[in-house]
This record gives sequence, structure tokens and C-alpha cells, in this order.
Amino acid sequence: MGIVERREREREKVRRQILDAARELFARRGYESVTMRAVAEAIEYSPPTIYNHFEDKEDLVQALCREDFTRLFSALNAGPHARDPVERIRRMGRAYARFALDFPNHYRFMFMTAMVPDHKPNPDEPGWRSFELLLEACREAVARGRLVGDAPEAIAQVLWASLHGASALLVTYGPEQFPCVPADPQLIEKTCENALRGFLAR
Amino acid sequence: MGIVERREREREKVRRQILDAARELFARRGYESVTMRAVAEAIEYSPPTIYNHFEDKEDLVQALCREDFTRLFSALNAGPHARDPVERIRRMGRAYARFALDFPNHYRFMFMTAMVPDHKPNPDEPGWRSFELLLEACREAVARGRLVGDAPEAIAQVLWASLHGASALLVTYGPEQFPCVPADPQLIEKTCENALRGFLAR
DNA sequence: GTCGTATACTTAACGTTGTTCACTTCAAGA
DNA sequence: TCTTGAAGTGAACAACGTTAAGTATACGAC
Repeated sequence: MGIVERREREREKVRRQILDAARELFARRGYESVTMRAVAEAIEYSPPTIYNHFEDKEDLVQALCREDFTRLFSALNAGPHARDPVERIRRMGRAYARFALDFPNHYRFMFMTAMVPDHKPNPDEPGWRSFELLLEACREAVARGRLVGDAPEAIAQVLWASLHGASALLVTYGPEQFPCVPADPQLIEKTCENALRGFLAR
Repeated sequence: MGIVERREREREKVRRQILDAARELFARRGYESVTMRAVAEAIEYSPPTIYNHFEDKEDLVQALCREDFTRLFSALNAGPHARDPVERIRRMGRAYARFALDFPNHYRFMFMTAMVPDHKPNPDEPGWRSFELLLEACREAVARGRLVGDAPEAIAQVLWASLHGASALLVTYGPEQFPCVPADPQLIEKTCENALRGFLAR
């Protein structure tokens, strides 16, 4: 009865090829440059074959991003587990920003692109799970009196928003194209630190 | 010799019609929905006519955004001129965020979309001029000892990044689709205030 | 008034995109 | 041996941005 398993494996293998080819195109040149035909050509299949594995182009890129974001969340979790929750937030912030700068097209698609209007967030999504990590650290920091001034949920959102802002500006403009004055080379670090400082108990 | 002037007026009138039709489409349904054909149909001309007034679609939308951003910068400048530079920053922040939420598609295009790689920022661009407003207020605040901890240029960038982050998250997800916990209804206000607090002299 | 000329505009088309349909092929189960 | 179901393909469709070629018209010069 290994037949259906073998078929399943073969199917999975093609799916993998599609994802890998699409990732290459997507990471290098962004959403618009991932054409179904280009992906098909890269794996030496005809374009309609992709539709046997993915509903449409958006579904394909979503799957792609979900994979890579899963890596991010491992990165957020990895490293020595700092005892101090504030230090933990700092390290997560650095890993988060590093991901944004290393995979700007993924970041753009996941955090800077409108979803379908009726899309409800889902606890299995990496976005949800990563925010939970931050939220947990904030809860602990508030419980220990290290962060003050608001509820952990609000603090976590403000911290995320601030760091997202710095990351998104760099993803959008690059360090070279800021208006008026060039981007501060430590913009991310400073934004993260300043947002924390606003909540830090003294 | 009013003939060339009249011709010029007629030409300008068509240009206006194009911009207004495109604005309607763009504001309501975003960049992708602004098709040259749809704009042409709205003004009852044939599609190629648009190319007599704009180089291509991107040029059209750029012109559109420049117009509306000019309004933003008036808004940033308007209102009673607060004596206290920190209060001025607060008010600019509110006007900025209001613009982002009122015109999310404009905001997305100007601040969340990659420009052509070789594009150099331009002092006449509204983005540049608005940042100058913020920078000026920061310089004054630092000079008066109201904000401390870094150079005015760095402070201005961190403040902008933080506020942009909150605005961009709301533009992307809307208040309903945040992961894990719903968006704090005061996210913008809190992010802005927290970023300021981090630099405030005590 | 008549003749070139420049300008605004349109029709038709090109090349590309995402996606669908009808068809073939071929292995698995009855 | 026949049937069935899935995988894969070629051709096509509609929509897109954009361009080329041609037409009409209003202008300036004779």
C-alpha cells in the first residue's frame, strides 16, 4: 500500500521545486517579478501545473512567506534565553529587524501588504505566534515591574509599531534614499531602545 | 495672442480630469485598480490620450500623490503655531497620522512602496519638506533642552519611524486584523507619546 | 482663400500577465 | 481488459500597460 505514499511524495517534490524556484525569484526581485511562467520555466514544467499545487499566485507567495517566517520565529526563539525580560525583548527586536533587512521582500509582503478585506488573523500564522512571544515577554516585564505605564498588550503593540516603523522605512527607502538627512546608521537600534526607554521603570 | 494660452488651458483641463478620475479610483481601491483604461473611460477619452499628459502609470500616480501630499504639508503647517516645540511635534504627529488613515492608499504609495533604485530624494518633494518641519521642531526642542539624548537629526528620524510604524500597521491591517490581540484604539497616540517620552528631559 | 504643419485624438495592435479549458497520457484498481 | 482518476500540456481568454500608425482639425504663412 505504499503507492499513495509514493504519489504523495512525488507531488510534494514538485511542490517543493515550485516553492524553491519562486523563493529565488521573490527574494531577489519581489512580488511583481514572480511570474507564473517564470516559475514554471525554472522547474521545467508548463505554467498550469503550478495550479495543481497552489490556488493562485497569491496563495503561492503566501506559502512561501509562511515558510520563511517560520524560520524567523525560530530565530526569535533561539539564542540563550535571557533571564531579564527586557533584555529578551531587545534580542527579539534585533532578530526581527535583521530578518526585515535580510528578506525585505518577504517583510514587505507579510507586514506591508494589505490582505483580503475579510481575512481574519489565525493563531497558527507566524505573525500571530511571533507577537505572542513579544507579548509574553512584556507580561513578564510588567509583572516584575521592569516596564510600567500601560497594559502589557498596549506596550507590546507600541514596541512592535515602533520597531516596525524603523524596519519598514529602511525596507522602503534603503539607507540611501531618506529625505532631507541620510538615514542614521543606528536607526533601528535607537528606535528600539527609545521605545523601551519610554516604558522603563526608573 | 491668447491662442496658445487657451490651448494651454484646454490641455490643463484634460490633465485635471485625468487626475481627478484617477484620484477617485486610487483613493477607493488602490494602485492596482487604477487602470489606464478605467481612467480613460471615466473621462470619456481613449486610453492613449493619458500618455499625452503623463509619461506612464507611475508618473500619473506620483503626480496624484504629490498633489495630495501638498495638502498634508499645509495641514502639518496649519493650526496655531505652538510656542513649545514638543507640543508642535505632537500636533504634527496627529496631523500626519490622520492623513495616513484618511488616505491609506496615498500613504501606502508614498511611504510604503519602493521607488526606482536610483531615485534620489528631492528637496521639492513633499516628503522632504515635511521631514524638514519635524527636524526644525526637533532642533528647537534640543536647543531649549526639552529633548535630550541624541542629535536632532537622529531624534527626528526615531520619532518619524515610530509614528510611521503605528500608521503603517493600521494602514496594512486595519484596526480589526491585528494578530493575537486587537489593535489598541489609541495605538497611534500611545506610540507617538512613548517615542517622545523616551527623549524628554526630566 | 489655400496650403503645409503641428497638435489632439483614436483605432488597432503588441507583448505580457494570471488563469482556465479541453485534451492527452498513463499508472492504479476492478 | 476496461475504467477511472490524476498529472500535465497546448492553446486560448481577458485584462493589463504601452506603442505605432493614421485621421481630423485648428493654426500660421502665403
